[in-house]
Amino acid sequence: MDSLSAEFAVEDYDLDATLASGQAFRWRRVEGGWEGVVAGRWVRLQMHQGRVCAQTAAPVSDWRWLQDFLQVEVNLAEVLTEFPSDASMQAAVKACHGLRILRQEPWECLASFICSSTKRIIQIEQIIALLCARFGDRVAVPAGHVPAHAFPSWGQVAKAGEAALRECKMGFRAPYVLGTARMLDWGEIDLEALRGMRLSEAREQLMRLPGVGRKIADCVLLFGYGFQEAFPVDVWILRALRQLYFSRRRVKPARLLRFAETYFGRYAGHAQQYLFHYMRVVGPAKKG
DNA sequence: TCAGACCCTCACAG
DNA sequence: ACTGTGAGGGTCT
Repeated sequence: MDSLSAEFAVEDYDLDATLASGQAFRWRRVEGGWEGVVAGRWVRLQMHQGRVCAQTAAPVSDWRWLQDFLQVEVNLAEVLTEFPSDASMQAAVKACHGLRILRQEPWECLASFICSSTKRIIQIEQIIALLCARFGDRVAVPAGHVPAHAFPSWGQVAKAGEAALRECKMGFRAPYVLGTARMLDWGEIDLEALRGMRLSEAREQLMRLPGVGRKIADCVLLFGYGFQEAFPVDVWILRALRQLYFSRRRVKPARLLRFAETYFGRYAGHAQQYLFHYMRVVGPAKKG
């Protein structure tokens, strides 16, 4: 039956922390809830008595697109038992209880993270908002609501010029986003094909795209494809690993990367998100 | 493996 | 109120 609302029972789900954690960039806090666009649909989310309550602007018959995005069927408790049991990890879990990994559309995730390099979250959000407003299709919103836009397809982005992308405040990332969109448009890389690949193979494919190095590839693999063991290493994680596991000794990034690959287990990506968020909550010790 | 460049914006000094 | 400076969930050469 078509409807404009749905509810999902969840456990250990901190919607606020998850939507604000810097893995997705299109969510705005509005009147105690969140508004965003998922899979071309405007949606408002709000927690209520242990359930995620969703409202849309157009009738929905099948809510899988949102269940997938929110990953409501993931049993977090089970994930947490696979984390290493050291004190730092436990502290991070305790400090960020209910933090989740979302499952975004690969292309949106890819383009967003190409825009993320040496940017703060708030700036990334601004870039994405401009990109969507300029190149994305309008989507249905509740009567009287401000307009909303879908994330533009790679075809739409490929047709844009570099100058137009720079007007979205992308700076030196503009040619990367454009180049990536064009490669996808020409079929040089098939994003769907990555789903069946091993992590290392999928990563290799993504890193062929301009502006996509190891870190951004791992973000896309984790947040867009659900490779749970992908462990994006950025400056925050570098600091966290040094501070929490190497007593702030001088350790080269390559060594920390190798440590992370083996230490955090098959849900390493979740562990990474907890460490990342933990560092942001408690505040990092200076430098490293 | 190692810098430096890259675009642009904000925070924070002075 | 201004201008100067540094760094921000990296990548490329």
